[in-house]
Amino acid sequence: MTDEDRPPVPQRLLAAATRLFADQGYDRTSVQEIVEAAGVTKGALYHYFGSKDDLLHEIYGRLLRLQQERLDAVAHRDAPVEERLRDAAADVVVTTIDNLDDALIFFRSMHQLSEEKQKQVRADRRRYHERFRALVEEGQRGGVFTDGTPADLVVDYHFGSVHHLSSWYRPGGPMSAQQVAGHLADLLLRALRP
Amino acid sequence: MTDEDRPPVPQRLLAAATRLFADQGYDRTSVQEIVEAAGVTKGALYHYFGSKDDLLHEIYGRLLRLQQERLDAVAHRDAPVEERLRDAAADVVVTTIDNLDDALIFFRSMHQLSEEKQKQVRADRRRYHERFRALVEEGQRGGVFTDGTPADLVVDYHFGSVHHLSSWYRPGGPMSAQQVAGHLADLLLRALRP
Amino acid sequence: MTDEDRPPVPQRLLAAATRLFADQGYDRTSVQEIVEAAGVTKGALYHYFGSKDDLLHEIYGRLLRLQQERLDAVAHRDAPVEERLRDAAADVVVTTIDNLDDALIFFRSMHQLSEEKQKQVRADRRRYHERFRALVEEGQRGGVFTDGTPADLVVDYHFGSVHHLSSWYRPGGPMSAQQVAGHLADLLLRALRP
Amino acid sequence: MTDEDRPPVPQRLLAAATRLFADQGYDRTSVQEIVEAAGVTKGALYHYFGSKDDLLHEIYGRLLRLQQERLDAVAHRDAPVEERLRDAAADVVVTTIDNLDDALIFFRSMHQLSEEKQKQVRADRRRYHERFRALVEEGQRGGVFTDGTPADLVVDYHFGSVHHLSSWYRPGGPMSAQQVAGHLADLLLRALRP
DNA sequence: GATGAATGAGTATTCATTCAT
DNA sequence: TATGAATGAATACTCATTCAT
Repeated sequence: MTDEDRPPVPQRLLAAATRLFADQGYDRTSVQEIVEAAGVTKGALYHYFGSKDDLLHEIYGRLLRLQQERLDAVAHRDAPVEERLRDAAADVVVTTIDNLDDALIFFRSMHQLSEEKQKQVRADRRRYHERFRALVEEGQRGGVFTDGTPADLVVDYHFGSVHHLSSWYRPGGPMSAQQVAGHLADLLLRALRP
Repeated sequence: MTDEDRPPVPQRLLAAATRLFADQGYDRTSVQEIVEAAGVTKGALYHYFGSKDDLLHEIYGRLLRLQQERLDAVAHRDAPVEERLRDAAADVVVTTIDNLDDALIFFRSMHQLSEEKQKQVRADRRRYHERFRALVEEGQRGGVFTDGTPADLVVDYHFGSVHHLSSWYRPGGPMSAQQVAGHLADLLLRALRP
Repeated sequence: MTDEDRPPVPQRLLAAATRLFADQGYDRTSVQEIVEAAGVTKGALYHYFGSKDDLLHEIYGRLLRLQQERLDAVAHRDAPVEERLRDAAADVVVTTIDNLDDALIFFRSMHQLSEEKQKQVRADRRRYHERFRALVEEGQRGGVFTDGTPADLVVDYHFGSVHHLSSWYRPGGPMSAQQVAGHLADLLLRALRP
Repeated sequence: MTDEDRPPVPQRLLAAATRLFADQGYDRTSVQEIVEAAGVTKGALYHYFGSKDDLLHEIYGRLLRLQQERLDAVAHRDAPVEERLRDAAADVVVTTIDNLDDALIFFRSMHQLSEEKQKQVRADRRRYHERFRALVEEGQRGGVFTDGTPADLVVDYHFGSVHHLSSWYRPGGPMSAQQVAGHLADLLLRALRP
């Protein structure tokens, strides 16, 4: 009846879990709350997901896949390295703001994931970091970026500010995602001027 | 007997809680684990601290007081604003690395604090942020820093990287705290060059 | 196997709680004791009842509903008011003795109920009191009862002795419930003679 | 300094305990609350009283001694038995209202006393009951009271209403203690008219 | 007389997960 | 596919009492 116009059960569960994890934290959200918010029963959740942990992992996967795809697309473009790094730096800000709940959960609840899944997430994250670092190194080798700071540290500097977004950025505030992204990309590129 | 050479009970409890909260997270650390690690009983803990929450709050207070003091000292010095901002930016990195457990707990478990205590911590944090921002604005007004980026965003950019330290910095790694601090301060000041 | 001839879990829990609350008092009965006596686990109890408090509330509700029904039935009968009051007065004695554990719990543990639930119980109790008082007043207006004593006080006088039953009446003693009821109703009606 | 005009420590403790036991119940009042209300430390309490139980016992003793003395005085007077019973019945109402906290604690917390002390209190109570019953029996033998109701039951009838006072009587309400006492004694004596 | 730190056993409640239906 | 009753282990916190000082 009313089922027809609602998203399928797994999506409803993920959406409910995302909202609740972002609001209350992973450990403080009970499976009971999730199924109530999604309008299903516990049995249904365990039919689609092996554990509460799986829900968290799936939220991570969603964000990681999205960001990796977008970074790959930018990095492979045929354009000067300054432009590619600038676009990559700005793009990660925009997608983080566009998925602020996912990002908040990511930085806050990563360590609550099972050891095994954490290892996998860290591997994905490292791959992302390295792709980004390659851009910095490319510019440093070409002399368009200073090599006064190790590329690793440059990447961590920028990602730090991206993580931090979920602590202070609020949609509806004075700056749009694009404006923030522009400013943060400016700061990065200015910091890299030789 | 053995009591004489051990720190007093409240200190032992705080030290044990700090280590455990940093390792496992606040919610995943039980009061039982804390008192066992400190070698006391639950009753003793509740004799000195009103709740598990109080322990967390005390850890926060310790770090906040330390950082505020150091920033105030630097900001009031009689030196060019570039030098004061550089020293402040580097100093917060060093003290964060020197108290990496406290910092990790801070950024990871802040939202697990009771609403009331969270409010207080946020107020302290804001005071710190504003003091730092004042330095940036002073330089912008004097023309030594670019005003292409709002000062608030500059501060969040830098603090983002400071928060992020607890995610990647490991003592005993290739860079000393001072080296990291130098690099991060360089990045900030370069990003602010007009 | 053995499940078939045992009452369902919620009933078993209520029966066990009633016995234990009557024997030891509400505060001195642990949830652990209740579930052990009922032969279930704590989880099962909290599946059916929201709290220990809920068990107590349910015991109250059971007695209140029973007594209100019986009083209503008697009060609506078509008979002289002396006869209706006499029957009501005797009936409350008999049902109190028939449910002596419930009554004991009622008078001893009412104040241990949560404030909110206490309010509801008191409202129910007041309704019962007022129905009873209406009978007294009816007789006073008709001149068959003295109006030397305020009707409210008369009702409290009688209910006092009903409450008190759980302090001294023991089944198997020299008087049956009916005998006690007869005597107490006699005392009330004699006290009301003009 | 301020000690001189305050009652001695044991009295302060008893007064604080009485108020708290009446308000919250015995089990729900902690020793900590009592000593705080009395403005002393735990050590002081345990210096004067062997246990929390002792405090309760002492409150009982105080009320029992008072009521027994007053009943003895009335019973030994040289007056018709109707007058002596009437005065006794009214007097126990007045002293109960005058010590409503003690009475409330008595009827509500008796069963929380240790088994041993409970036995002693019950013995005192029985002595009181018997003295009162003797008056009823004296009147029944002399033909001034009906013997339609066993004297024991008559006594329990009246004491029931006395216990019940703490459930509904509030000082400052529409009736004074003496008015209530008069009405309740009237009811008793009318119920005993042959 | 009085302190207050410390004990240790106890409390109600929560929760992720399982499984017969 | 989905239900919901049931588990069992864990959780933060309380409290009467003791005892060295």
